[in-house]
Amino acid sequence: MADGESLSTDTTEGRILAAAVSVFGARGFHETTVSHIAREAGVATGTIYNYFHQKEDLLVEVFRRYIKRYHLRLSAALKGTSPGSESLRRFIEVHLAIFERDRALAQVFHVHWREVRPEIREGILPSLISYFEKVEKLIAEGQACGAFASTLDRRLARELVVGALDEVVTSWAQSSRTRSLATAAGPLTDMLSRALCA
Amino acid sequence: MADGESLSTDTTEGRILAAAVSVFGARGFHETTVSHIAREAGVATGTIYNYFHQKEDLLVEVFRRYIKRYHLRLSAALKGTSPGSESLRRFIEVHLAIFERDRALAQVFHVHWREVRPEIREGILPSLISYFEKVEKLIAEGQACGAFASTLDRRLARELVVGALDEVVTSWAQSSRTRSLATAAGPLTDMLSRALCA
Amino acid sequence: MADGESLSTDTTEGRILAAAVSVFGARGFHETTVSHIAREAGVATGTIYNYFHQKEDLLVEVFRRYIKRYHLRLSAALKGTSPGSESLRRFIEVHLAIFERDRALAQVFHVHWREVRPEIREGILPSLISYFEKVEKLIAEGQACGAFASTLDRRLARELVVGALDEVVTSWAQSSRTRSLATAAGPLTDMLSRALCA
Amino acid sequence: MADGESLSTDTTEGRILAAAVSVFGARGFHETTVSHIAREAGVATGTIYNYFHQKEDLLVEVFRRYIKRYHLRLSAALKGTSPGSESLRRFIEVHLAIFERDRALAQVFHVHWREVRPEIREGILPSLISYFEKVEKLIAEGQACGAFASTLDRRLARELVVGALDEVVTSWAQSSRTRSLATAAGPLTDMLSRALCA
DNA sequence: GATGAATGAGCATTCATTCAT
DNA sequence: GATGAATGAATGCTCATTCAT
Repeated sequence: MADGESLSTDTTEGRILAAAVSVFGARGFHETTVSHIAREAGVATGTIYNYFHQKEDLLVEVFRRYIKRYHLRLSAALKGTSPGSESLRRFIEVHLAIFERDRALAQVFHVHWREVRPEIREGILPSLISYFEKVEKLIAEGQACGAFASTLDRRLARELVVGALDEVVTSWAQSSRTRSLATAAGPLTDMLSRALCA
Repeated sequence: MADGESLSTDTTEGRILAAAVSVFGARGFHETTVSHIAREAGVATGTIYNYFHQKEDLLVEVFRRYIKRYHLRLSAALKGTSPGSESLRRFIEVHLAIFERDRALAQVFHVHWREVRPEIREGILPSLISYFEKVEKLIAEGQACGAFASTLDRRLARELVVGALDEVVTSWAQSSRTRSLATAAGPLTDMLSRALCA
Repeated sequence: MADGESLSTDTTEGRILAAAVSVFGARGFHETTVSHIAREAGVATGTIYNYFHQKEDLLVEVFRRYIKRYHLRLSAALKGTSPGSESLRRFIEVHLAIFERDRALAQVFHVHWREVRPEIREGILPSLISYFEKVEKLIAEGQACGAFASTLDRRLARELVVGALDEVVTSWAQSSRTRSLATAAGPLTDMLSRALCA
Repeated sequence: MADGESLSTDTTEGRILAAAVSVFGARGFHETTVSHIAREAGVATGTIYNYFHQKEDLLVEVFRRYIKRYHLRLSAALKGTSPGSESLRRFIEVHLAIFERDRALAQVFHVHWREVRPEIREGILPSLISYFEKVEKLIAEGQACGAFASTLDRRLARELVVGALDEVVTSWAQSSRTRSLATAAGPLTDMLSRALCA
């Protein structure tokens, strides 16, 4: 990525965002102070405000940028897979792989974003919706090729898939991580496939 | 119930807890002040501290008491149902019915309890675990009678069911509720049944 | 005064307002911190916020209450004086006497209120206008009885009187006060009388 | 003027000072940030510190330079006028004309300079005193030629004149300026002349 | 038990000032 | 000289908690 919104830690802004993920993930939004993030990023407190208007914007921006990367990775991974169970499997594998690699990010995405006030959550909504739409599209494509039941309520089916992933990742992230997330991909895919199949 | 932990609003304590559910549900844990709850309960701020040591205990206690009632209702509803899909259906119906009747409670149970600090979450854990165990027991019984696949990882299967319910209820609670939760029970049961079946 | 807005220092609110006058007067609005006022009032910082929404409200409220007392004193003093120079003399004497007795108050009224932001100044405006109207009324009555020139622009005449008092008091308050304010009353009245006379 | 202290906007320093007048005048000293001035002057924030040691020095320097120009203009205008009312009239006309032409400057001179801390005000004092002395000299000359009452307390008389001008200009500057300042010159002179005359 | 005024630690945020480039 | 990113001290304000009545 060569755009100005890269996630690199070469820039001060990038370092701040990386620190935000790390600290928000470890302590939660409300238990994190701006100074915590500054210290983690190796900058002064005031520096944060040269880049972000308020504390809550840090979370919104983290969400926005990382979800963009999430979509890029997913799109790449899904390229060429056949609709239905194969795509679903790939999707679940990649989702779990991404968050297994970054537990703090997992916490931010699955848990801590819920802590911010509704007004601010507005800023997160578009990212969230794009995620939901990706899942619904995957389901719709499965239906179109006859792999998934055409009678499924797509919204509900999406809630099933999203909810299951959410719980699996959250549960893993808050545990002592002795088990691996990746190993859950197979069984989870099997269950969800059956749930969605005709 | 004749025990000292009833949920009645006849007692000051009961009124405080009911107010806590209502306000936590509407505003979230961190956006709620103890004074908010006191006002809603019709008592002075200080009175709350005659019953609860700290703000977080309110949430813990809400969780504890309502989950107890939740178990009572579930046990009653599941009595006499045959293991497997029928029990699952009944379980989902009751779960959705309970939270459809009390949206604030739904928010507290599915969203806002995650806001409290880990130390405090300890107090919630037993209730949460009892809920998880109920679901796992339901799955185990289904397996025992051959209704559900015996190869299922019970923990993962539980995460699937719990996650799905979570997402469905959360999604409903945060929307404008034009749709009814109860109508989701059928389709959701169908999907989860298929997911779990042999 | 038996109203709930007395200036007594028996109440916490009264003590805070008295402290506000004292500290604002001595240091100016921007050089005063809320903690300064709290310390002077002998209360905790947070206590101030049980009575006033924001720092600026302290200044507004000081202005409002003391101007009320100012009007009461003036009205009493002007009762029975004949319009024109006699009223003017009395007015000037009382004005100077009031502020000579309380130098901090003098600074707040003549100088420091100008420091607050325009939005907040709105709250002061009614008090200020009531003061201006009192002066204009005094001039109008003098004109009515032929003591003051009927050709005077009342607004300009008011600005003359108000500006002169302002400068005299400000100058005194910021000096080392070796001279007395009261002694200025006579000569100042003489000049202003001539200025206004037919 | 060929000296290094010109008010021209050809130099960076001149542009900064012009910007300072403009922004201080519009927003007041405390509501103005150094960055505001930098933006208005079209320079970087740091550049300001190549010319001025601290923010407050900007105000002091503005005062110093503009008062110098004020004196030059006044001296020119008063040249050849006869002492007493004629000089007074000329003085008032020029004063009002200068500030009517530059409302921001009016605000700085009549209002906002009071906002700076006493230590810093020291730097303004000499300029202020030179202004006071000009007024007192005008009064003294009027007395010397018998135009003004020799019994006048010159300090008090100066406070009268200065205070009146202050109030008139301030009032105009903070209003919506529908009226013209210049038209006040005549009536104001008349009143002040009477006030000072024998 | 009930009250609510008082407390003060804690935190987000601002902004004058510095300094490496 | 010019730049503007970085700094961090300073402060208004919140709110969980206490306690005298």
